[in-house]
Amino acid sequence: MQPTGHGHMNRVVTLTDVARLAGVSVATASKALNGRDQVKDSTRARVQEAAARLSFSPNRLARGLLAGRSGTVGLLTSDLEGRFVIPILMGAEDAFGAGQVNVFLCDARGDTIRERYHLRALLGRRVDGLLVVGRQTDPRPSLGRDIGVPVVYAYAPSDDPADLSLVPDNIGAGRLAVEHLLACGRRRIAHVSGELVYGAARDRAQGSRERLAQEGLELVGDVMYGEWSERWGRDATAMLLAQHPEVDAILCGSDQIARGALDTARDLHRTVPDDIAVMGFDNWEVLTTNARPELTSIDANLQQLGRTAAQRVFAALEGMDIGSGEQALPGRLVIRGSTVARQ
Amino acid sequence: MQPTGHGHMNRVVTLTDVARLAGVSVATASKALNGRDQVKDSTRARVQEAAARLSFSPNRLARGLLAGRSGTVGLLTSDLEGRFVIPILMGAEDAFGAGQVNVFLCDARGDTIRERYHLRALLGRRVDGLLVVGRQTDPRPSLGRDIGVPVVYAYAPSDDPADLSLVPDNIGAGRLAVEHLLACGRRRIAHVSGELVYGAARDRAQGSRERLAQEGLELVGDVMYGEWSERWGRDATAMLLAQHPEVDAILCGSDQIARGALDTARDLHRTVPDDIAVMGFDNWEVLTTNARPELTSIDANLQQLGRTAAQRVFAALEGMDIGSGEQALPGRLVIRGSTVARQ
DNA sequence: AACGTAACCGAAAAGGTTTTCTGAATGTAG
DNA sequence: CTACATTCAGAAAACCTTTTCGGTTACGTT
Repeated sequence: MQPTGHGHMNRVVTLTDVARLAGVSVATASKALNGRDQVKDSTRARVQEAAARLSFSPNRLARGLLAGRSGTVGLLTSDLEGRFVIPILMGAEDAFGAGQVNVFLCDARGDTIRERYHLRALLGRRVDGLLVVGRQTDPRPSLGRDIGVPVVYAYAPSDDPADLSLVPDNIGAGRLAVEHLLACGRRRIAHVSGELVYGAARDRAQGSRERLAQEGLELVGDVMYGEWSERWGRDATAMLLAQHPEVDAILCGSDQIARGALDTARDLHRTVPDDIAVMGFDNWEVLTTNARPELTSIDANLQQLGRTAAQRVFAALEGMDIGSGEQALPGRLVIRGSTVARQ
Repeated sequence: MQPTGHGHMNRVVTLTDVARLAGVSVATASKALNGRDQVKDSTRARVQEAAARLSFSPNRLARGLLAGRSGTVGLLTSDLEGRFVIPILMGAEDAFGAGQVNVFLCDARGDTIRERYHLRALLGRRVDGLLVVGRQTDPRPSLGRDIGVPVVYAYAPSDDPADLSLVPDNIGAGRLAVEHLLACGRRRIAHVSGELVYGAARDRAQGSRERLAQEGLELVGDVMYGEWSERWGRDATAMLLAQHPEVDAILCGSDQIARGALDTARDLHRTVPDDIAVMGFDNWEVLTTNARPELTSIDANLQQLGRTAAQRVFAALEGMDIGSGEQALPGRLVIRGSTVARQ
């Protein structure tokens, strides 16, 4: 036989080919391969061998057409660049892939027009469900109620309470962070955060204040809202320490801000964690594990969130009622050297 | 009409419905919607209106079954976590989405078994092409020659020269980096890089040496191979400056290493860039733009690489010959304050 | 020998769309 | 008024698989 190069051209093998080789009808071949009974064992073996020899793999388009479900889901994201979308996507792909479901990836890049375009395309492909992943925890417009397939929103909740949205529990994360700082014996805690327009920033601040209030405490100074950047972390910390030199812990709205805080603390010869404890949110490994000292942070469990969202889509496919509204998933404290001295 | 809740149940509208509403046959309806002639203008208008009213969207499974091509491609990645895969994926999704092609995303998570499993699934879905994105620039095992659809490898090349692989030009990147440092008047350049087992590390070192040799120069000391981490950047730089205090530039194998180098330089009161220039590779914005000073780096143009890879798959679909072997795509110098003093 | 029953296989329909081919109707020219 | 060309619509086949249902065979029972 001639080598066919990359051989894109050789017709793909179909069930008819297998049946012919095995000397049975397509119906029997189908039943044999799909484990139906009504097939003699010897016949089944012959068909299976034929299928293996031709390396037959059934055409899922035809199967989907017949079954009325394609075995695919659409993953509609507003921003692949976003640092938070990727772990969610990983979790979702993982959960779906474990079944027989494959994932269509669509990136709308924050553009509503493109989002609608992709939505049409996905529905044309007869996806069985949709997972919509946003880049902020602030609500986003619903895709609508008459999509025809179950939709689950992750990270960015839908603004329609009839939709199901899975979001990280930022209020709980704020509480968790303060809980830890309190456990470390800190009482004079300041909070440097990111942009005020982000719900994540406001929620984390709220959670922090709530937990402090439980102890009859308050934050030192106002929450300092700024940017989600190291630069802001450095500048804000410098201002903070000038104005309130007595603070013994800086809770930062993100790991980036915390990195900046660590840098300024070092510049001002304030030792971490003995003198001041510093912690962040997001547990972005590349930032936390390379900081000096390594950075304590709250992990939002985004991969788990993606997995859960996928499972909800699954459940809806099975006809179960998956509920609606916003469901907040808890974060997880990751303790490192910036709050607790190395043993 | 009753509100149907999320209404997953209402049967999707088919061409038959449109045809019935327009009072024509499905054949005519199809021709009308697809811009075929042999349809009177008035009839076409009637069909189009009917389709719009029912918000009909043609079943791409049926279409694909008939056409023998599904209008989908598989994107098989070995590692979604990887920092390099995401931009490539974005570029590819962008290029494909611009056409009528949708992308199946599969993450093998570095597992060969899982990769084969996903490959089977994708072929069962009758993808028209495959894009394989690896996490290192080192060669990986080919999927084989008899896949039946065109395959393009991105970032991690296939070990079979008959396959087409698109990789970043790391040797060229090394040259480019040294070129820039030379242009800044530096002559005593040291190179701190990542793990020796990475081809990327070796290639960048090779390119650097080649460009230096062109000027009759050599690197100061041996290339220091270690980890791809800030920590290693700090430690290596400390060693380097102790042993070779005369160096006037440190070329770092990654932005992370460069960040570490900057930290150590600051600790030792060596000013950047006046005293020592520092630069990295990868142009990871979160690291480069928040460094003190901001970090000069070589951007590998990964998004462009993804787009190009997608276009190659497209071209192969059109029947064009896309060639084979490794094709290296050039990087791009991004100058910031760590090599050139602010004006 | 006649019948019933179980085991097994295959024909056919279904799913939704596109394309080809045939047929009908209209218009035009002789 | 007939012959012919042209325009448009529809019937049917095709794509590939699964499932239903009817049919055949073999076997055991009376």
